[in-house]
Amino acid sequence: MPNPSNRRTAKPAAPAAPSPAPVAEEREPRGARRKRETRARLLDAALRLMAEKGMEGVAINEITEAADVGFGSFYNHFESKEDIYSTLVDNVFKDFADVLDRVASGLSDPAEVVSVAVRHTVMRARRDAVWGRFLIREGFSARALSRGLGQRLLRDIANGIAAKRFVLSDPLMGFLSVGGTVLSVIAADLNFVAPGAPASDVLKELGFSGEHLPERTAATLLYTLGIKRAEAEKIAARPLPAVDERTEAV
Amino acid sequence: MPNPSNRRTAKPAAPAAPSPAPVAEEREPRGARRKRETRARLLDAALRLMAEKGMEGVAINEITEAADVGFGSFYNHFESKEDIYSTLVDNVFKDFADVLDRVASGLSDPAEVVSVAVRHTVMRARRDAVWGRFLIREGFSARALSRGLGQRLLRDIANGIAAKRFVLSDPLMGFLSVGGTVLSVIAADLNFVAPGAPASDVLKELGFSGEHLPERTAATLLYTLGIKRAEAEKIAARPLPAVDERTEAV
DNA sequence: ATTATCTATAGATCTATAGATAATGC
DNA sequence: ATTATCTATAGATCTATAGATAATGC
Repeated sequence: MPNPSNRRTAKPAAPAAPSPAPVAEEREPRGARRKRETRARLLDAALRLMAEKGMEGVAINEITEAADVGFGSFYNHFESKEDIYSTLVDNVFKDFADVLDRVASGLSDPAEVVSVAVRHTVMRARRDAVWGRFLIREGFSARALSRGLGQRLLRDIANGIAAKRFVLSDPLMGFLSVGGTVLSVIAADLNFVAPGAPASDVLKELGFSGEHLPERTAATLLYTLGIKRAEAEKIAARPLPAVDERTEAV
Repeated sequence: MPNPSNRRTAKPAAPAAPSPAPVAEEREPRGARRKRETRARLLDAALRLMAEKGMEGVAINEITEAADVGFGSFYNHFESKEDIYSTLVDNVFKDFADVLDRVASGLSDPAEVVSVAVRHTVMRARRDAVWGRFLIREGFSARALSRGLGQRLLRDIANGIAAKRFVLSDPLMGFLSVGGTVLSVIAADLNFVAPGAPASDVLKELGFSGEHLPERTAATLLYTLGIKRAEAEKIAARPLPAVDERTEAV
């Protein structure tokens, strides 16, 4: 009964799905939007649940319930639990690698590129514990090491070596040390340091503080990569380039 | 009907379960031995399965089948899957921490203590991939970080700092870097380097070799702890003290 | 007689599918 | 008419327990 001429007054703008190229003028296939949203809700719920309990520890039923979606709808979007999990792995790491690429795009010093990437990663994990837990869970998988974030890190380190900025006899160890240390810092942060963490005082009673972890991590790793201590700390303390927060979703 | 005077010829001595001190002369409470063996077979099977697929990914049925034990017997030994898993976590890390303590007992240089511990850990993971996978799976848990291996590592690093052997403004970062790097080296070794690993050539085509990883890891980490590069490499190359392999079981 | 094992099974949980319902697009 | 959602359910799988069997110890 309401005004039938007033159908969709204007273009609904960018679909903003994974698709990064929303052809400016045109609107979305109309009803497919609902499908996309349902899918996004499923992915979001799955990330929350699986970051905490692992793929096997979560029932499809739990996911659809958390996403407030009918059970059978799951199979409109994913073939199985493995399928949604592997989609998550791909999306989450790819998205963040893109964020890092964007953040580092204006930087010319390879040491600063690594420093900024490390700091952003640690910061992101603290800001978003679900993301952090997921990163810890998958960070050592062959998939994560060889693609996405791993590949990016390898490239950044190779750049620094080529530019003679990193002085390093063993590039493989540099790569593994940076990757592993970032993960262990995030794990420690989530488990011990962050407010409400289970064992929040084990480390504190040893006089260990969790302040400035992103910068301390960056400084330590730059030193490992062959930069002098004083300079490493200076680089790690530089102001962060402005971030385009656009891509925070799954 | 047999000889009633011969009741328990002597004190039943140590049960010899986890207990490492089997008082030479005396024998075990007799039938309880079977129980202990069944339990050990269950733990062994669970470790193999859960290292690969995680706690949630394994059915109790699979465990008893792999252990060649009747299904119901599981509940004679463990209350639940969580129970056997947490027993595994405790045993595995505690046992290895004890091995490391034994190996390091003759060493006076704190740097060599860390070097030997790191090398043994990486070596053990390669020799026993099941163990390595389990370590990766649990290495970042609050439990592993705060007890067992984590605690040991923390102590070793604190010793080195107290002895002014490690020159290090940020002990927490030293600790996290050593722990995380060891885990990432093991993950890389299992996933890429070890023969038959899935993506065995990703790194090799970059000219990365997996030779001498234990020593390279130790050298890298000693450098991170503030020892000069040349000396770090020398310490990492020292011959390993003889090992008492006695405690290899779960 | 006691103790540890085994087999069998009830009940709960989970996956995958079938078929009904509601909304969209022409 | 088409498409995406929902509800309902069959069949598989899994856990925990009950009760039978076999071995040990007195």
